[in-house]
This record gives sequence, structure tokens and C-alpha cells, in this order.
Amino acid sequence: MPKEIPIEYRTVVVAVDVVVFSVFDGALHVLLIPVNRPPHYVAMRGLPGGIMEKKETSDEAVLRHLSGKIGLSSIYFEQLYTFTSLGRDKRNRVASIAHLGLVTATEAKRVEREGGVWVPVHEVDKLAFDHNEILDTAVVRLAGKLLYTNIVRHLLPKKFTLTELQKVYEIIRNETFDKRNFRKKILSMNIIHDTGEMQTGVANRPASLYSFTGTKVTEIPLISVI
Amino acid sequence: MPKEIPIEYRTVVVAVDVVVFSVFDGALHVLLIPVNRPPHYVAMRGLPGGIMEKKETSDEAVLRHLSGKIGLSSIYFEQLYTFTSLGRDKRNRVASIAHLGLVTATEAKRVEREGGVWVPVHEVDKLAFDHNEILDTAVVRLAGKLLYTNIVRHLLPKKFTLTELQKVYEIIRNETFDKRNFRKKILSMNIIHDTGEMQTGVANRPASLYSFTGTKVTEIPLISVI
DNA sequence: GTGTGATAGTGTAAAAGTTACAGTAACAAT
DNA sequence: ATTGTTACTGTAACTTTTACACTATCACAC
Repeated sequence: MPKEIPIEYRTVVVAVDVVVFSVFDGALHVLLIPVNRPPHYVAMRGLPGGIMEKKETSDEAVLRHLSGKIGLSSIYFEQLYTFTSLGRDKRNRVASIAHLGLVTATEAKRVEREGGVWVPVHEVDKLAFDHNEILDTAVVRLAGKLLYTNIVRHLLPKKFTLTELQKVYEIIRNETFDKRNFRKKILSMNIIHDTGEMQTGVANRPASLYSFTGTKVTEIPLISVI
Repeated sequence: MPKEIPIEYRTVVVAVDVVVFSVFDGALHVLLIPVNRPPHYVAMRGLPGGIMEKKETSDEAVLRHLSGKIGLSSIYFEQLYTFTSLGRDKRNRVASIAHLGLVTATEAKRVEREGGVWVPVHEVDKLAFDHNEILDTAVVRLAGKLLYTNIVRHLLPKKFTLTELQKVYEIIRNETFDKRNFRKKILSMNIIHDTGEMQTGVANRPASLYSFTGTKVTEIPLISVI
């Protein structure tokens, strides 16, 4: 009886990958896992992800791989782009549906186990497969979406100060903003509201705590009509 | 010898679909083809597309299916979204990488053969598979991209009048614009330039002919910095 | 309890951009 | 020459964006 050829050598395999971001310690971090797939990808790092099975959607595959490998359950994610270059995985023909994921700093801390590592985005070097390209795509997308959505909500705790919010914008956008103008702009968008609570135990004037309005990621009409 | 189970029944199959748009006769049209896949999809219409083979990228698959089935070669397209619902194709498990394509009105006329039909987007009824959902996604994406890219270039001939350009915007955005303000805005974007040529043979004052600057689809910084 | 260090919080005037709005110009056809 | 049709243009009111600096409130050290 002839040895059977595994399916993945005969046809296109579908995988999901996730670029999980978190902002802490003054930098945008990405979650990486160890990759060991001889002969091409040995002792490298890469994005978390894996095969999408026949009985699951891409979203289900993302959740399964993140909660399994990384113990990550509380996460926001959305589809980013599907990568289909022929050489992107040197062993098989794998098309990867890449995703952009966001977790809060506290969730990020909880996840540092199972070999998952948070690396500042600007210190990432050669990753397995085409994961550098996927990462670059995700960074651009995230920086863009900050400007016309309230997606930043998934990087911050329930209650946060305006300065914390501004810091996240500055880190991801890689630019600084005037404090007064930033506050005017953000407050005019009606995406956050003052909770009435204040910071406690800080060695300076305590800041007001704000919270995001609504629960979903939505677009904010910033673009002027022609 | 047991009958072999086709690969597509055992694993996820990857397909590409394309929402090809063109603007003419005062309406946004989409290109549809006949679908006949008993038992579920009989005598229906759907989007052009097909399987992505192991030896080709998604872009190559798109070009192969469009030039083959439809005789369509001169087209701009970009990836839209990847659809992976379990029930989206009732026969197999098919993940579809959907694309958004644009052709000029003259190219659209050339394509009316091989069963391909241009249907005004607002007259489209039930399509095969989940193609209505894909179409809706594409319409939203196109209308959005008009505002912050020069993607509209692929819907117009090399040389065009400002009124023609405005009409395309109005049809896709489903709103009207003041002629003077539209011109000021478009000209301030530096995406088009006056060719110096004029319309000829029209029974009214001839309009100046404009042309797009550059050759690629690029983003136009419309969004004010925070 | 006073002083210090640190961050929070606030207003305004100039500039730029957006909006609303109507009449003259240039062509073909008659 | 008249008519019908579309091209083309400017400005004032309004809104948004930008640039910019000082006071307020807390913990802590003394």
C-alpha cells in the first residue's frame, strides 16, 4: 500500500495568523511565539496562529489558536489581509488569513507564559515565514484606524485618564500632540465620557477617569465631505 | 478499489471572487455571471471567480478567472475581505478571498459577452452563495475609498471632464455636490491636472479635459491630525 | 505646615478650511 | 440671431484647526 500523501502537500492549506498588539512601558508591543519547523524555520520567532480546520470559521480558528497556545482569551481582533505568496511558507502551500488583535496592558502581563513574548515593534528582527510583512501591514493599519475609529478602546482599561489615552496615540502614531488640542478633539468626537471618578494615590494632582461610550468599534466621521 | 473522495470534500478549498464595478448610464453596475450548481444554486447569478490552485497566488487566480470566463483583461483590482462562513457554499467548505475590481465604461461594453451581465447595483436581487454579502461589503468599501484615495481613476477614461468626475462621485456616494466646491476640493488634492485639451463636437460650451496625475492608487491625506 | 516636584487642567486669537450661493461664457442647432 | 445646454468662476459667513502658557492639586520630604 503506497504511503499516503498528506492533504497539505496536495492542495492549498488555509491558516490564520494574528498580530496581537499591546501598549505598555511606553512602546507598542507585539506578541511573538517560538517557531521550530525544520529545515527552514529553526529557533525563530513568529506570529501566533495555525491551521483553519474544515469545521470552523476564521474567527473560530483565531480564538482556538490564541486560547490554546497562548492562554489568551480576552481579545479584540479583526481581519487584516490574506497573504497568498507562493513562497511564504517554504514547506507547504499555505494561504494565511492575517488578523489584527488588541489587548490591554493588564491582559498582556497575564499572557507572558507558554513561551509567548512581547517584543517592542521597533525591535522586531527577522521572523519566520512572511511574518515581518504581515506585521508591517498591521502596524500601518492600526496607526490609520486610530484616526477614524475608536479602536483604541481595546488597548486601554475600562477607566483611563486623558493623558494615558494621549500617550497611546502618540506611541502608535509616532508623533506628539498638544495636550489642549488633543483633549478638545477627542471630547468633540463623543467617544468617551467622564466617569466622575478620579485617580487616587498619585503624587500629583489626580486626573479624571474617562470611559468609552458604547461597546463596539465604530467609524467616526472625520473625513470632510467633498 | 474504493472511489476516491475529491480533495475539496475533505479540506478547506480556497476560492477567489471579484466584485467588478463600472459606472455608466448614470448608475453603478456590477458584473454578474450565470451560476448553475445543482442542487442548491440553479439558474442564479453570482460573482465571477473560482478556485485558487496550488501553483498560483490570489492575484493570479483572479486574473485567470476574469480573463478566461469573461474575457476581461484590463482591470484594476484589490483584495476586499476573506469570507469563511461555514454555510456560504452549501456543497463544499470554501473560503473565498473576495476582491474589488474596477473597469472603465468602455471596457465594460467590451465585456458584454460570454454570459457576463452588467446589473445596476440597486437592482441586484438574490445571488448565489453569500455573494450579496460580498457585494454589499464592496459597495461600502468603494464609497469609502472615494473619499481618501484616488481609486476613482480606474472608473474613468484617460481624459475626462470635471463634470464626468463629479457624476461618478455622486453616483457612488449617492449624494450631490456643489459644482464649485467639488472643483475646488478636487483640484486642491493635486490628483488631476488639466491636459490643455478640450471636448469637441458637443452642443454646448466644451469642457476642459483632465487627467490623473501619477499612475498608482494612493491615499490622499484628508484626515486632519488630532 | 511649608516647600517641592510632578502631573492635571484650562482659553483664546490667528489661520485655514468648509459651506452656501448665482450669474456669465461658449458651443451646436435651428 | 435666437435658443438650449453645459462650462466655468468668486466671495462672504461659518467652522475647524492650530499655536501657545499659566494655575491647580496632590504626595512627599523636611
